[in-house]
Amino acid sequence: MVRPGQWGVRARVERFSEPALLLLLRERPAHGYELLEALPPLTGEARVDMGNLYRVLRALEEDALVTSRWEAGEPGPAKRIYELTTAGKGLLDEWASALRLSRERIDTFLDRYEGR
Amino acid sequence: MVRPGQWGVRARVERFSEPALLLLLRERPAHGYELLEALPPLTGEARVDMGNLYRVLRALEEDALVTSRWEAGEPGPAKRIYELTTAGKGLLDEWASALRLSRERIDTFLDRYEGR
DNA sequence: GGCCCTACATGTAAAACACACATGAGAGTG
DNA sequence: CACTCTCATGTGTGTTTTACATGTAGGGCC
Repeated sequence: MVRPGQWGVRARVERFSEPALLLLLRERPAHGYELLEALPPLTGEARVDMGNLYRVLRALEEDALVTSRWEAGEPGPAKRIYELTTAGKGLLDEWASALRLSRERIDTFLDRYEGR
Repeated sequence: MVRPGQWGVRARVERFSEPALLLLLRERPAHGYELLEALPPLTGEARVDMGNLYRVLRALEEDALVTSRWEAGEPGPAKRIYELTTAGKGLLDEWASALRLSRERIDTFLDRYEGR
């Protein structure tokens, strides 16, 4: 976005969908599409890219931060249900403290911006 | 960072150096190297990439958000002094409100994380 | 059969960021 | 005066992250 007369600003935390995902999964196991719909109110983004969402889920699984199992039988296509592991909970905790730090930095910035 | 057994987490706001730059320049005109040293306490990052810093400065100038002039004569190499324009102040204001939103989203996340 | 919704996924381009290196002035040291 | 150090401004290029587009497939509805 650093280029045209397009200096629209969003101020997003990078990879914010990742901790959001982990938090939702800590609350209860879920499948991808379900998470896709549950994410926006948590992230504040209107839409979440589904392609990348599935990629993140599989990357998390590769490192044993979540596990998955297929759930067939239900009406509609088969669903892959994801569940948080203990390691995954640990990562969520890391995110939480990183986000607290991030919030402090934003506060520092805004205080200085407001001239305090 | 989404790949190896490397799930270290930083939770940075994307392009955060940009509003930081604008804020510093609102306080007083400055040259690149000076900004480079003034940024870390504001962003919380240990180091800021100088290459990208200069690129951002010139991109900002292209869109008339800052102006620059060479300052020679002083001891040491010539410096390019950057100054914030009215449009630049406007962009800083946009960043500030975007950052307030971002902080609220983090709060929402943390509240839910802490089970409230 | 044609259309929509759910569900999972890959391909690829663009944006943001990190790392490495080049250039040059002046100042201090042996 | 060659050597190294700091200040200062940049370019080149690879990696990571995000965005946009597309593909496949089951099932319900009319």
